[in-house]
Amino acid sequence: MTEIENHDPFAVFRREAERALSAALVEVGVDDTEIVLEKPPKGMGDLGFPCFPLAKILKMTPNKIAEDIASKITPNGTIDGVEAKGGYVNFHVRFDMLAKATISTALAARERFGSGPSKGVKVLLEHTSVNPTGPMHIGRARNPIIGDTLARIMRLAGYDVLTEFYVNDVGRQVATMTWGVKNLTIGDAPNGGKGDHRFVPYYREAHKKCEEDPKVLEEVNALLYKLEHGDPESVELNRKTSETVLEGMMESLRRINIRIDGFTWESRFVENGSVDKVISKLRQSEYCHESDGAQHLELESFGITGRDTKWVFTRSDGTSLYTTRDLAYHLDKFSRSDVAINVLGEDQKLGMQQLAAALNIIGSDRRPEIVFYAFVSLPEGRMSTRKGTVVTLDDLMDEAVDMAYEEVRKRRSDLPEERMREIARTVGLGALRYNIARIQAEKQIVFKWEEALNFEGSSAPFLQYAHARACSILKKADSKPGPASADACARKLVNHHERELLKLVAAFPMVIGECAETRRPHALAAFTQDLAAQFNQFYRYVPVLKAEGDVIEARLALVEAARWTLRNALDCLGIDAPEEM
RNA sequence: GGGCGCGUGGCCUAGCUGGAUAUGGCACUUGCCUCCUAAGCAAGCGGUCAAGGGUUCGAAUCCCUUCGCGCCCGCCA
Repeated sequence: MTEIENHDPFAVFRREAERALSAALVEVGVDDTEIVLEKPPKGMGDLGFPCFPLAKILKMTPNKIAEDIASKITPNGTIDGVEAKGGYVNFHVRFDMLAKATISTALAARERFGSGPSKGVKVLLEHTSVNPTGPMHIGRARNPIIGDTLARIMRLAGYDVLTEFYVNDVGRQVATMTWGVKNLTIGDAPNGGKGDHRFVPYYREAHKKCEEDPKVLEEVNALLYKLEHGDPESVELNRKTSETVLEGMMESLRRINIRIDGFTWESRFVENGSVDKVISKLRQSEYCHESDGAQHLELESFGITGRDTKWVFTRSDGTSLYTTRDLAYHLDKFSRSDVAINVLGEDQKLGMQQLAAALNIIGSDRRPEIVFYAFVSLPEGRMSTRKGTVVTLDDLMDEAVDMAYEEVRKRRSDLPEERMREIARTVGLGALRYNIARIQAEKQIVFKWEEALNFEGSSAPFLQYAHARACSILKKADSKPGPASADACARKLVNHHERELLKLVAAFPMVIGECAETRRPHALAAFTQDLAAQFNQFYRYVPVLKAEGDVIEARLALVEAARWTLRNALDCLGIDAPEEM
């Protein structure tokens, strides 16, 4: 067995179908068609080959072609049957072989089930990277959830993934906050002493003073200048305030199972001279222009349109701008990775287009891959700090856990208090992550409490419940299933519910691969929902512990395989899989 | 004014490299706990896939136009 087969039981069947098809296609007189296999609607087989594109070439009806092809394929290996239907050639998998391969790999691989072979590709995945000036709100929370989920999926799929947070410690916002911390005296901040909440009043007040008092603005500008020119005292103070806020934000993220591997401080690129290098390269380009001492690139010929096609990269005082430093950062990321992925809000689209043009101009052939997401708004509209309409991630998490606790108490008051709290945390925070992860990134989300805290239907608790039920069966079983049960599965799993469940388990590695390749984590949420639903049907209609003879062994093995699949899928989604709830 | 994205039953959503009866959930109606956890299962209700045109044997999917929503077009980050 090859590495791929070892991890993806369905792939063997797919390859055999492709091989059989290409042989049959040559026989009917087609030899250079790309073979695409689809998933037929249920009940029509396991893989389908559409013959419609061939109709023109062969001057026959798709139906006739499908029949011709089907008649030329003799089922063998993992192919159990081939039939022509509605212009498709449908392949049925040989269930016993699929079952054997699936169960033996799943129960041997366990927490690695679903993994693809190591790709030897270094991925640097930058996500979150918000300004360290205050607590994260739910609009921003979409970024770490998408980023972390994608990172987990890609790791399982076989990539070497490093996640990174780019800390903006030289910008105006942070400088304003630092000025406030240094010069203002303000009473206790809300939310105790948590780092990301602590300096918010200072930032607000300093910001207000900047707008009212030109002298304050001047001081902030002076601080900004000092920061950019590496004044040790200013840099130190700035770093300390940023770190404090950052630590608070990370504390919040850890609650939803998000840990970031590395932090890169923006000031580094100013200090190590790489920004200057970028600037001098840009200045040499034919696209560079100057006005009032500030320099910009004219990017119209790069397809950038709008009111202004200028891209300014130095201020008139010679200091760099965020985007200039971002350019240096990207060169740095490219030097450390094979693939650089950014998770960014859709407001960054133009900026990234400009960045790509600038990379072109300075002669880099690398580009970041970008996953853009639309913002989360409230039913009343956009979240606004000024109007006080923001919902912070901390508030949402607290509320989710509280709501979950009420539900746990309703259902499981038999459990000790501590255990109920633990389940509430798992369920509440899981529900929150799932609710954001399940939606495709480009789609706007209108935040509604009742939806975010829904614990039924398409929600994390639904998935967790299926997992808990599987655990419950296994706990009560006399024997523990292992890879050796694969033979029993091949012989004894005969009914519809068992087979459909097994097929979903078998498809898991393929799904992980697809989600990783397309960089679309939400597709995993949909799959996991299907898997849990299928498990719940199985649970309802197929008794495991009351089965007889070696049927019990087969079913236990299937439950164990489904349990690992659920667990691993939930793990990719960053959701804890409780053993009871 | 220009660019990018989104628009799928009352609400949320999958499908979007064209293909077989458009996926699930919420809500609503109705059944199912002497049987491994009812955060579950089953049945029902509900769709001109924003509108119009085009390409095609075939369009939710591709192209054009229009409408609606979001985001952007700073010597901010």
